[in-house]
Amino acid sequence: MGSAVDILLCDLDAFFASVEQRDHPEYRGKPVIVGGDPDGRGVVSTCSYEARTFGVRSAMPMKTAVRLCPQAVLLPPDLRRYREVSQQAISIYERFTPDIEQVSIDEAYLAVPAGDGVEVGEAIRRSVRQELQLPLSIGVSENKLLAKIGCSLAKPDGLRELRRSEVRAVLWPLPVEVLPGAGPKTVKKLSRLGIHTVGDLAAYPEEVLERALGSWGKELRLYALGIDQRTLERERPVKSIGEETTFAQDIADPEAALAQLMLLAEEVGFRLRRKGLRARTITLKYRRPDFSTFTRSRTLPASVNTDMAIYKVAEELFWTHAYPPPWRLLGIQASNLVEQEWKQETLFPEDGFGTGTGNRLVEQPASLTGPVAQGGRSARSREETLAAISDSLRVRYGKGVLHRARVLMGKEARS
DNA sequence: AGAAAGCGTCTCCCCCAA
DNA sequence: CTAGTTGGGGGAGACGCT
Repeated sequence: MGSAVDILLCDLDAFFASVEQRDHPEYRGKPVIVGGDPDGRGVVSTCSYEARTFGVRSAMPMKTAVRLCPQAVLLPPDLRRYREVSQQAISIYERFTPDIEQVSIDEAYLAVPAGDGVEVGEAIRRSVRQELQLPLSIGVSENKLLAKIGCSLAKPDGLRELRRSEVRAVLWPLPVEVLPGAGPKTVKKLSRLGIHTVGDLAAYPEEVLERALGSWGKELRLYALGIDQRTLERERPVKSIGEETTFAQDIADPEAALAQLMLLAEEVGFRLRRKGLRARTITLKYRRPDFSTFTRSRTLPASVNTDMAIYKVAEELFWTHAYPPPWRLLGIQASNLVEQEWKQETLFPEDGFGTGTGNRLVEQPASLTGPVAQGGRSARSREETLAAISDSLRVRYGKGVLHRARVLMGKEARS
């Protein structure tokens, strides 16, 4: 009956805030809040445990957080730095097992021989503490689900084993929202059925559950029983790349909206090209002042990766769907990704960016000498060649350079 | 009551084809 | 011939993370 492996979920505690406290000793012992603009509409990304005692939480408006904890140290996120540290943590995990699935910037599942979980977990925690000076929590179990919940029980800076045998005693008394996937909407639906704890859910008739939640209901009930068949997936190719912006004040001017879409398209296009990817689906996201949020997408017959091609689709979706003004947020997402045929060299020398989190895709740098030099199997459009040239300028001089003129863009929007 | 970012993935539902 | 099944693509929203 015993499973072949133990699963560990390793989660770096209050990750962004912990890195800041480590790198700036003067912040240690103080409430630290990493997040957006406290004078605007920024929210808390993460905060130190000192800040949490004041009631500060992730996703809370920065204004609220500052009111709750005026003495807090406020910091903007330094994602490059965090990615680098995240990679260092992964390198430590790799000394203990090759079976690693990174799921986010601070989280990874590991598989080790059955029975070794606790011992390996403690060793990993010691290494991370000594070498990175960071707190790490670990959950150990037979499957991902219980490892994940075990980890949340272990926090902060702890290790917790949560075996299937303990499901009844430990898991069932907890509220259903401890189950991953049970967010606000699902919790509300369950609550209407009289389901409040995991135990309630486990005892509930499957058919009724399925009617209320669809097949997701069945899956969730299996979770409540501690059953989870998901396996570790070491390769996790990127599935989408997106950018979005919330305006400091809502905007009502369509020209301003289109100007922003151009900027977003440039960012998304740049990131696609840097990874050697093209997208077949472009999604426009917009949010109204009342916070209602919509996405409208279009899938193209052929993949794209230039700023203008992305912009054109976004613009069309904007005119056909985003009205009326004003808008609080605009975003563009590229998905349905395919790898570029030509690849290689020089343009993006191993910059270490862009690999995002949990992304094991090998970088496929673009080049100015690609297909032609290699016999030109796949021709590159002039548009793409231009993109490559401007990307090289951008890599050299930073992302301030080379935005399309807004005046010109406005004209395009009209014609 | 009134505030509410910016990523990304997963799941559901619908439609279509075999 | 019809109805049901399966598997996919596309679209939208739910959810999870810091």
